[in-house]
Amino acid sequence: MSLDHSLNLENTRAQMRKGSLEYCILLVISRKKVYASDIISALKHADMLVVEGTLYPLLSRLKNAGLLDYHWQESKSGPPRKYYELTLLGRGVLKQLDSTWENLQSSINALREARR
Amino acid sequence: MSLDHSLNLENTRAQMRKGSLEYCILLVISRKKVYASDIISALKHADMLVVEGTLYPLLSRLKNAGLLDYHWQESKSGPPRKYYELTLLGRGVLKQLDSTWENLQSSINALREARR
DNA sequence: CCAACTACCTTTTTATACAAGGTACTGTAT
DNA sequence: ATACAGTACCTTGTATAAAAAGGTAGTTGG
Repeated sequence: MSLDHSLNLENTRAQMRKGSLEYCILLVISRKKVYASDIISALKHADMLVVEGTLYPLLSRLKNAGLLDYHWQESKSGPPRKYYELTLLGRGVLKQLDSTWENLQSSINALREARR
Repeated sequence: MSLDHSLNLENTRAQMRKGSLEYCILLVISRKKVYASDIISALKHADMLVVEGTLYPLLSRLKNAGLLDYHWQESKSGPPRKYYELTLLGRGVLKQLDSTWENLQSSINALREARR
């Protein structure tokens, strides 16, 4: 209501987080076998909100790309869960994303320091 | 053609860069008055590719949001250029994006370190 | 005066995050 | 046994935004 501007700060912040979402998800899965809710909790804890409607299609894409694998596992309370883990390919890709992230950090921090 | 996978590494890397694009553009403009080609060069130099079709609409959005202002300036060789600079509001937003970036770095680096 | 260059901008396509809605299995209380 | 509450999975529709491609116009040099 107050803004007819087509851009707002919260949106820009969200964009920054979204960019690294895939990387973060791979990071979470690399730590241990997890199912969807685990991932959502872990990312919420790291201030990287994700919702189901975002996560499920993304997990499917990563699975189809061969970065992830899953197996069903019974739960003590509720329906069975899909536990995901990284494939060998997934670990390789993650390693490459690590350096992408490091490069991005360097680039941006260089731009930041170039200010008076 | 060669990939039936709906995901590829270069795409993911591009996504990571895209997320912070707006921030980087504001950083570049904060250093000194620049026109579109200056921004493209600066970002290319920092490994953050942008093309015209991305940049012009983004500059318009930032202008409409009141973060930027511009003035026309003659060129020695070619048509006149639009030189952009940050408004007071723009500087304020940039300051907030600085802390967004710092938080993002912390969050992701925490996830990274939590690996064995 | 015409071609090459530079600069600005728009239109179309494609990708993707999110909201919302839907299915199904489990355990608990009536 | 039946119904409902809770959890988990997934899909569909919408909006945003980057990128590709195409378009307009001013300037310089031949």
